[in-house]
Amino acid sequence: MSGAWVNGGYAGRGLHGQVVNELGSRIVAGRLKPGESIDLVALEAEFDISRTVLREALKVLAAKGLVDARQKRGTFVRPRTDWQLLDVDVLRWRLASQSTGELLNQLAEVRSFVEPAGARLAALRRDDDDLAALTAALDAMAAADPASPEAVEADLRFHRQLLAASHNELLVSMAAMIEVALAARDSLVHAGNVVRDALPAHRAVVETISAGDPEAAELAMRALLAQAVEDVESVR
Amino acid sequence: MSGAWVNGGYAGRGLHGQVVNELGSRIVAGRLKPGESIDLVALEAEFDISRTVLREALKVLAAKGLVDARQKRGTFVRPRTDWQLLDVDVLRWRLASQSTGELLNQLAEVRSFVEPAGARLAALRRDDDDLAALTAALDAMAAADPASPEAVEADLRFHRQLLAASHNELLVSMAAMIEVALAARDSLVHAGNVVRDALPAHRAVVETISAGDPEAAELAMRALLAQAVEDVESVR
DNA sequence: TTCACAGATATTGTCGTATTTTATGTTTTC
DNA sequence: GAAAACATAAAATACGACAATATCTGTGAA
Repeated sequence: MSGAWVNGGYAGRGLHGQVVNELGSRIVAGRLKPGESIDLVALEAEFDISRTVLREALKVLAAKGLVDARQKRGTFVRPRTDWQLLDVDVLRWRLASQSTGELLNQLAEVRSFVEPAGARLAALRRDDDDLAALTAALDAMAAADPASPEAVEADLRFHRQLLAASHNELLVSMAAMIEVALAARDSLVHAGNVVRDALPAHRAVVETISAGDPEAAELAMRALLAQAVEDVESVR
Repeated sequence: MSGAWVNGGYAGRGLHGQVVNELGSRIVAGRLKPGESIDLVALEAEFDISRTVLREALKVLAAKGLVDARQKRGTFVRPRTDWQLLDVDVLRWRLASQSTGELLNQLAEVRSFVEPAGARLAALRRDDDDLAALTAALDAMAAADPASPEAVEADLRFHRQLLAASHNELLVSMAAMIEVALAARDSLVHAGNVVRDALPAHRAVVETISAGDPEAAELAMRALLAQAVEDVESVR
């Protein structure tokens, strides 16, 4: 195990990264509860690491709002409302550990208004590079075997490029979040045939964006998402 | 200067927090460019700190996607696309340093679809506590002198409570982002009289949410945001 | 009994050094 | 001559000891 993450998030390498990963998962999974104090000495012994390594790991978690250290009082898990839930790593830890269903619902809800808005803006602002990237992703989806990892990767790239075409950096950042959601959904459903069915809907989105019609683009994206929801439910 | 942040984000205390703040600002402001290598020894000398403190500060920045350290190669500023732009601290650094106008536009754009969606969901899911909190914030807005910090604080609380009423944790997390935007906008405009005018619009939102009408709530929120945009433009 | 002050103590914060890792240049062999 | 194995060195990474400090506790006087 290299310790480096797959995608986007914190590239915690080596020993240090593993500790961040483990502690982040524990907190997010509720194994360490908010308000609870963290026993540094015990963790030092458990992982067989030095104080410095543990401290650096906790600094990373503090940067994501998960913990807070106060001199003399100790190090504590912060209340859930302070967690940076939009952070890619926090999201991944949550998906990996617990009540995944509820979280996927919330992610789907966020997608339901972020991606249509992205499509609308993309229709207004896309340039030639954006269109080229979108059609390339579409072609890759069509060419690949629907069950292959290449098809999934192309799907992810499509959604990323769509938000990139909005030329709003904050929306682009949300793409990372959405990709995590899509990846989790795909690994849950494992039904490659969905991709095949989704192709026309994707193509429609590109066409409306290419035409520069924001209303149509928004509707096309809504239709795509609605279809995706149907597909997931039919699998269940 | 205590070094602790105002609101939500990374509570970096003491020496360490100042270094995080300073380096984060430099990167985000373009003083340290993506791809550029960071000279740890020079920074150690500049801030007169030990290797450990600098390392911990860089770990925090790595957690936010701003830098990456590879053994033997060095520590580098990561490409802008890897930055976690939704992170509250990154946002604050960006607002404090550079092309604030462009960023505020992007934030307004995000608000334009996030808050209406939040209002819609709030109308469907709000409970008695949510309504009480919303009306309390409303009353506080009405009672306070429009130019006072209390009025601004009540306004922020209103928008936070609104997204909280959506009962979607990811949306609640976006509240932190929106609050930063609102605070920056207010400090830019400094026009308290806007708040007085905005009261009826806020009240309308609460009423539609209280009535449990998602369509009306979404429209009322759109109207509120449109009015806010007008007000800002009229000040210019 | 209550309040205030001062010292003890436990815990985080900081430092300088040793170790590990790994990209790069060098040599050796086929 | 090319490729692969190997040595080198530069940089991040890990370590243990020491310093700083906020909180708690105990004592004294009002």
